[in-house]
Amino acid sequence: MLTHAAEDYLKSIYKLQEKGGTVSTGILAAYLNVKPASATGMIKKLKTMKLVSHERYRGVTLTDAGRVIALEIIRHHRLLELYLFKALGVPWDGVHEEAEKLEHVISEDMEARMDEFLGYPTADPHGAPIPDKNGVVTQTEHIPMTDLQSGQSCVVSEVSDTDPVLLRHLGSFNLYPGTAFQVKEVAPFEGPFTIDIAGQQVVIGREAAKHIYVNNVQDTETT
Amino acid sequence: MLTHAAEDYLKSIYKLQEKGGTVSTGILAAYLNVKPASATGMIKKLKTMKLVSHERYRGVTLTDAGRVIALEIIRHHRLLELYLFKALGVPWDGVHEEAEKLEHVISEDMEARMDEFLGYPTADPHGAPIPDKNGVVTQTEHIPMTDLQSGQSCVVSEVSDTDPVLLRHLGSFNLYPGTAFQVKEVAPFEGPFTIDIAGQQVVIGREAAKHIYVNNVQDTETT
DNA sequence: TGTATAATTTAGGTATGCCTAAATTAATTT
DNA sequence: AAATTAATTTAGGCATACCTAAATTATACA
Repeated sequence: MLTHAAEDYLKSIYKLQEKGGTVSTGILAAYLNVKPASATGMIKKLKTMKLVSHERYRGVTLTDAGRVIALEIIRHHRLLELYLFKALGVPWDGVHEEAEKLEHVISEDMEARMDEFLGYPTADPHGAPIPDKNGVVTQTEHIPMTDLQSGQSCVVSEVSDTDPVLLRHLGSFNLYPGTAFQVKEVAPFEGPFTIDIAGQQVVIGREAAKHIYVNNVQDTETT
Repeated sequence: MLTHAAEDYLKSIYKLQEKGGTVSTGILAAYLNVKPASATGMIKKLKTMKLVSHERYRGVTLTDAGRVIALEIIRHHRLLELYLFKALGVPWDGVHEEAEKLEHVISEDMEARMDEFLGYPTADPHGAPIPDKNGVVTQTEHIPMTDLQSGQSCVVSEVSDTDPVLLRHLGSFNLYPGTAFQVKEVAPFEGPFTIDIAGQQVVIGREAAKHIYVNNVQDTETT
């Protein structure tokens, strides 16, 4: 069995790989709130376990074995988030922190039981895909909200799960995955978005918009 | 925050204190599957935190602060056992192991939500009392099954939760807390018990009987 | 009461996973 | 291409929590 720390490293490498390019020691360390030297140490250990590939000064990549474990942990995390949300009524801004601790600790049996209870779901409360038990991820197509133009309408597909303050803020506007809205105005010079959600006019700042993803984008007339 | 290991020590000291007499380093170590020297080390640490009292070669006792933490962990454990049993259908011989890991990790919020979901229960699936959120334990009166005489009938009140094999065995006879049975025969020389559960004749060995507690004992006629 | 036995504690070692500071390697600038 | 700057790695330390082996203290018996 792996340590919790090792699992966190694998999970983080996976997520950083998803976002783009190479995962450097520094980026990984920053992501994990750890010093680069510490990341180097763990990378070495993971390399001897053949869970990552690593060439000095070149960055890390998950091996197939490493990716399997990363996806297993991510599956735990997202199933737990959805379970806590649906079964215990934990608010969506609280599920991440709780799942972060539980993900390392639950058995395969408990994973299977939550999965069944939830009806084999494919997305967590923030819209992130839940890998299936074979590690297959089905990510729905989506674009960052910051790519939207005035007059376009769309449906929220995903919101990043880490910041409770942001999540409470978005929740207060009903901005959950599945919610439709129309862009009324995009203020110039990287300014905020004014959007229409079910008739309500809401202003969403740039920083918040960067954490929101949408799909079903359609060009509509602004009235 | 305490480490998981420290919490386990406090919990174990509490349980051993309950069972009777002084908790020696050796007994504590054996209970935790750890060498006496390791127990000495942890006891020292807990002493500096004022969670236990300890005089060299004299054994340990929980302080008030230590008992509060021990009961908090025991509450987590037993609430989790019952929650896993009722909400996720984990069999009663599996809940202990799972709860053992989760008890150190859940938040007070999750504790409260499970408590509410379960309707503020007072006993776990093995009949052990769940301390309330103020640390008040209401233990029902009960006696070990080994004290029963032929002809007596009673109701199972508690079964120790640690051994899955025993629990599956007892479960196969429906020997859960709340189940009534009558002692048909107690074989001489510390022999097994023959009991009647809902018309079924079942033989329970001494070793198993030591792990079973009963109440509502009544002298009845053997037919 | 002295000595053997048993329990406990001390001393020193291992592994994990973090840290800081120094050394090394790579990349960028002129 | 040399020198500065930035990233990474090595080296050495700290805390937790376990271990074994040796020393100590208490208890029991003869």
